[in-house]
Amino acid sequence: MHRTVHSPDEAIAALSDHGVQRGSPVGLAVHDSTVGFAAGDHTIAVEGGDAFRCVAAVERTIRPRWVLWSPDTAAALVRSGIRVSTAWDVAAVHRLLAGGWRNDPARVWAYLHGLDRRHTPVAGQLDLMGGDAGDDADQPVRPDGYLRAEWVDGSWRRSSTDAAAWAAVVLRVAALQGERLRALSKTGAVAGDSEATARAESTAELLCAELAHDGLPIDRLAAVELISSLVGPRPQNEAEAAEGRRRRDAEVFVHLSSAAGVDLRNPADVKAMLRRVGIDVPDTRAWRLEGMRSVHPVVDALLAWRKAERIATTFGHTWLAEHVGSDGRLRGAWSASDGAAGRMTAQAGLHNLPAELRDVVVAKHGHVFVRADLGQIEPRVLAAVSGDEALRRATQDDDLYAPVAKRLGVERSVAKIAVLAAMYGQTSGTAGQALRGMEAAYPAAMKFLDTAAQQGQAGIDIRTYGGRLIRVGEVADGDVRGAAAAARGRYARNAMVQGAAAELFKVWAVTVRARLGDLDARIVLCLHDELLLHVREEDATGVVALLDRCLGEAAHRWHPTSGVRFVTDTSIVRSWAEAK
DNA sequence: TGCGGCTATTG
DNA sequence: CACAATAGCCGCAG
Repeated sequence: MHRTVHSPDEAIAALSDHGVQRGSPVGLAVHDSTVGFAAGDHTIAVEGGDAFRCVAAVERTIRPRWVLWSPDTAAALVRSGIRVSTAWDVAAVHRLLAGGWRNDPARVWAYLHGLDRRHTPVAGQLDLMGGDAGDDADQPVRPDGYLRAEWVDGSWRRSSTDAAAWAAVVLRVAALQGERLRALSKTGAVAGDSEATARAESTAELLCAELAHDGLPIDRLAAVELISSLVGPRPQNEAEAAEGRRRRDAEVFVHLSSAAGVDLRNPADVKAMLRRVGIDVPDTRAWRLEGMRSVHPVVDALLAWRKAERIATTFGHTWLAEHVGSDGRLRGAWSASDGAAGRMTAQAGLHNLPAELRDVVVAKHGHVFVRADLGQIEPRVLAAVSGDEALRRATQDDDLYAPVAKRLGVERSVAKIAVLAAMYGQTSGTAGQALRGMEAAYPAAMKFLDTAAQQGQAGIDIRTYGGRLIRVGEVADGDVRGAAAAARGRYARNAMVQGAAAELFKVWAVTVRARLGDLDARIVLCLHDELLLHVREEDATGVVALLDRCLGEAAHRWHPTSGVRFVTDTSIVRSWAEAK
């Protein structure tokens, strides 16, 4: 059944007629300013006026779970000032189900229907089935079962009726994904609730759209001053930039009898230069040169040069101009589940800002930051996903490493190394002896890690607790023993912990997002185990308490029976640098 | 012009 | 320099 509505009230009435209530899936397709809905077997085209107002009204009165093709839709809504509570993002769910990062509609569709991707239609190509009776180009799905390329690339969709038809397709896709996820949990392929993971990951995409839009508050003037003090004022042209580089280089060259032919930006040159002053190193990384500062003054100068060069090239005036707006907000693109294990990633330096630059991350007038990080999240997550009883007991302590050290009969520092070595797959060095103690003390946790490593070595794909597929890649010539196999083993071993930790973190983040409600408070940074919120001063203590409550709620949603204790360290600060 | 190597930064 | 990420510059192949 298809209907056309002309106002928010009609849209709400139509959806209600079709039985849509809080949390019901509603397909949403947006193209430019046209909007279409799908619910059950019904499609609704929104005609006339501001179609986005209908989305806002439906969100306000019904609050469904919006089923989206991709975070682009969420970004379009946020740009229009609309923030929805919950979503099912089929692109994000596809990455969970199928692993990897590719998630375009054609691929998602082909995956769910068992279609050979090599035959995926291409826009503009002659359709071999084109002459067949019943092949109606107005339909998004072709008679041969593939999505029509013109619908995928958006060139076909122009009307709100088309948008509604496209919304119907995404709703169908979500239903198929739900079936796949339920099957995973039912057959035991996934220990956790993979559907719940899909919902949290989808909502994390909404959060990412908001993070990209809102940005991280920066004191722009302070940033200019700090950068200028490190690398000088912003060069106005290429000649000034070259002069700046020459000046910085000279600080190093002054320690050499001859600097001829030395390019400090070329590691091979630097290595040869160091050799000439009697320093022979396999590479010139800072940690290796650190102990050689006393051997020759050029080492000190070189390390200082590296620091300044890094600011000049990566976090200097250009970075500021490109990524910090005139409103004093650092903005970059966010991904809710990138990379191997599904961590959040961010561009524009949001995830690797040098510590010295945190001074300029400053709350706006009348606001403060509430910063919270999860303590020792990876070993605690390991305790949960492995079900290791002894390690679970250790999580009851504020400092997990204290009871581990006691049990192993070693110093705390050694215990920490042993636990990290187990999770990363390190076998050499200090860790060796303590690792054997781990086997005896925490057999279930060690078995869990070892199983993951073995599967990785054998080239078998694995799934995290929450259901994310970890693809370990092709195995060349049956290699299950060589260096590549060992690397796959470490990769798989760590992905099971890091990936599960990322899942818990995102449940926490979206729980906080939801519980903030109407408060004038925003999450402005997510950093693997850390949340930074920008809040009104008078709300700060309330938000501190809320973060802690949400961690309890999130831990329970993520793993209702783990019995593991998670801890958070929270502080109220004006500048990010004040924390930690 | 694209890619691997080296380097630096973060969790 | 164990696990993950982004990002810049260099040399080299095409």
